[in-house]
Amino acid sequence: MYQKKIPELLDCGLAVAIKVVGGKWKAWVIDCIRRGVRRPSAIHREMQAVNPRIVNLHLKELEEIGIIYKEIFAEVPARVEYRLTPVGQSILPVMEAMEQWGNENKEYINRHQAGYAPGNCALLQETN
Amino acid sequence: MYQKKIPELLDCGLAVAIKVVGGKWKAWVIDCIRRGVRRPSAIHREMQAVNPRIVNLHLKELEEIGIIYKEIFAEVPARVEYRLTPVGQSILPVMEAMEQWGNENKEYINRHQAGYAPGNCALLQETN
DNA sequence: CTGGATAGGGATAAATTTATCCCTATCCCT
DNA sequence: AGGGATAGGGATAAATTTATCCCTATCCAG
Repeated sequence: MYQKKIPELLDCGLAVAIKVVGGKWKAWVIDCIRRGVRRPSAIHREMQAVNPRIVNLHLKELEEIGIIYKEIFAEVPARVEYRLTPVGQSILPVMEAMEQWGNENKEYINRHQAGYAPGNCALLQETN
Repeated sequence: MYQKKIPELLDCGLAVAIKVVGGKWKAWVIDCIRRGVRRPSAIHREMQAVNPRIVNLHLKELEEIGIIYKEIFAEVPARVEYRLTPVGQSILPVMEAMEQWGNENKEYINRHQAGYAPGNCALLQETN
């Protein structure tokens, strides 16, 4: 794991929130788990576009900061499930607010910046 | 300016929101302007800890995506002021939600992760 | 025994963001 | 003439995050 050389500033609430949802794919991971896609393999399947190694890193970090927790079932083919902690659940409304604002304004933002490249991101689309 | 090699995915609202407030200091810049600290030199003075070059980059990007706009006064010592666009103002409640969540949970988050280093970040502290 | 699914991580490279250093240019004040 | 404030950016390095590749290990089905 990478050791930071510049200490993080997590005194500011906004910085803390960004640490949780600011990674390139972390919000997607959280959304998977929220919707019940709990097993690593299932998350990997849903997030085809993302390297599983990266997803694992996000899972580990989200677990370390207490957003998700891991249950390891002592079953035959070793089953693992991730779930949201209470704190993890408490950030969902914030994510929805971000998602909603973004959806309302993405055309505007994209219009104003150069280098827009269309892509696919089903993240949080079925939030309801 | 750095040219992206991997195209951005801005189809997802959350990704758009993170583009706006996700940078290391962007939220602080937005908060300065929101509070009336509008001139580049004033922003630099408030954000002592941050290299002015970086602040300028953030200002430029926020302007390019239409969150802030620049007014250049044809005055004697060339005055510049940044202000929030309507869309820029519309993200303030989202930022406040993030800030509030973070403040409520930062001890928890910090407790759960190793490598916590205290720091100072007055960002959005006087939001009211 | 071979193949596929499960969960996970080391080593390394690439991409991106932040940071540092230093330079231009105008104007005002002394 | 020199110093400081204003606004801004080039060149480059450092830090950090993402991406790729490939390996271990267990179990089950055929």
